[in-house]
Amino acid sequence: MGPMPDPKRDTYHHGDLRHAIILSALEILDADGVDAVSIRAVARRAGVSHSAPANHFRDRGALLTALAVHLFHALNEKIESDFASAPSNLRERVQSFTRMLIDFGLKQPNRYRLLWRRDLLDDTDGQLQTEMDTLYDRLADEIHRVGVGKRFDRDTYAVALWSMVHGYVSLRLDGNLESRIDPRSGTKRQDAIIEAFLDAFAT
Amino acid sequence: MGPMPDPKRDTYHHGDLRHAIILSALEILDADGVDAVSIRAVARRAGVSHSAPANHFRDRGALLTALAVHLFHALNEKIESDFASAPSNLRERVQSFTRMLIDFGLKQPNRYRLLWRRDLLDDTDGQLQTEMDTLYDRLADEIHRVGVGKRFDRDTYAVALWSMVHGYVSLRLDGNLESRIDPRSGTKRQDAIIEAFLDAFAT
DNA sequence: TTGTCAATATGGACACTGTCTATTTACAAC
DNA sequence: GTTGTAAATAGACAGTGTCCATATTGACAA
Repeated sequence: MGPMPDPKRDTYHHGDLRHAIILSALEILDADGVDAVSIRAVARRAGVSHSAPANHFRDRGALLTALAVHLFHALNEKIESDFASAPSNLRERVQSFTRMLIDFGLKQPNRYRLLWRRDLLDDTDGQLQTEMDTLYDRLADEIHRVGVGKRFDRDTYAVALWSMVHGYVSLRLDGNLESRIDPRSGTKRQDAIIEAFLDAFAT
Repeated sequence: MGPMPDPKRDTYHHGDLRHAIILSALEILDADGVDAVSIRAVARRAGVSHSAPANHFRDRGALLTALAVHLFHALNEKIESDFASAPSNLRERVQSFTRMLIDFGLKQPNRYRLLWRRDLLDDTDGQLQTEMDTLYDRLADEIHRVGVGKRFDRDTYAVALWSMVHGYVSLRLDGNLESRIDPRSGTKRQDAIIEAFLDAFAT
């Protein structure tokens, strides 16, 4: 009804509000966590009315899902580009992969956490599924290439590694675990558990 | 102001509202997940005014923390009692322990999830810390008794197992993983990853 | 140039929520 | 009995997601 109350904009239509909203949401996510990412807060930061986002996102879930897709995509691209200059050693490739995931989680807690908050995201979103599958397939591929034991199915080893990585990051982010150097090997604990895993499972 | 609007109660004071609130909260948690556990919803179910719980719980975080303590305590007690009739074989003890944790998580998703929602709980609560430590110490104790490799610190193996268990349950609950039988060994996947872990790390 | 229509943006409204406040009730200790 | 305290009450406030009617814009057809 009222004409353009926002000083930062001289046109009624924003132009690329969808993108602007995602960026605003990301800033709020980084700063104050996912709980602070409300539609109204994002709209305020983007300088639009509280109901403008509804034109681009059905509800809060759709907004968070789009944000998650954005983050997954960036992560997958980074992994892909880092692997372009591929490490030679297959074990090092796995270590490199898991280190990327763990570092991402530890350095960007709010981003990492959002990626797995299925309760907040839209399970039926195709893009989200695609990005998640891409990440998982990459992990499974690397662990399979390095070779695993014969007692169990190949997927079992992939699931075991995936579980360990995700569980470790989750426990660290929740404050249930401290950053430590493994006193016997002198390596970081997050590297040690992966190394121990490879020691054990890799052929 | 108004005198006793609740038909289910004939005394102004409830008697043991604190306990009743925790039970109501648990029912709502089981039925609709933690998001549905609002102070007002719990109060409604307990048949008291929306602000009655404030006399027993500072805020929603305190309520959820008390609920988590309740659940942790019950879990720890069950584990302790199950271990009274202790399995003889040390490896079986570990398998028994992790199976209890994993089964608990898979059968009571909302309860399990709450236990690790540090963002919703009060980190500074002493009881909560105690219960969590009890659980972790039990796990670490069992994995240490079974014996682990020598390349890394003992805690590294405990953290690795803990991470794997927690990660597996988390992934399953989030729908990122399906219940499967390991086709090579014929055992459940959740048993297979633990068995593989023990194969590898245990001396 | 004009008209129409869909997309986009606006603000008001509603039912929730957590939390704060003042007030009432009940009980226990003096 | 009086008094004090714990435990309950209703009311209020700001914030939320979401729905709704309305206003604005730009593009495309006539």
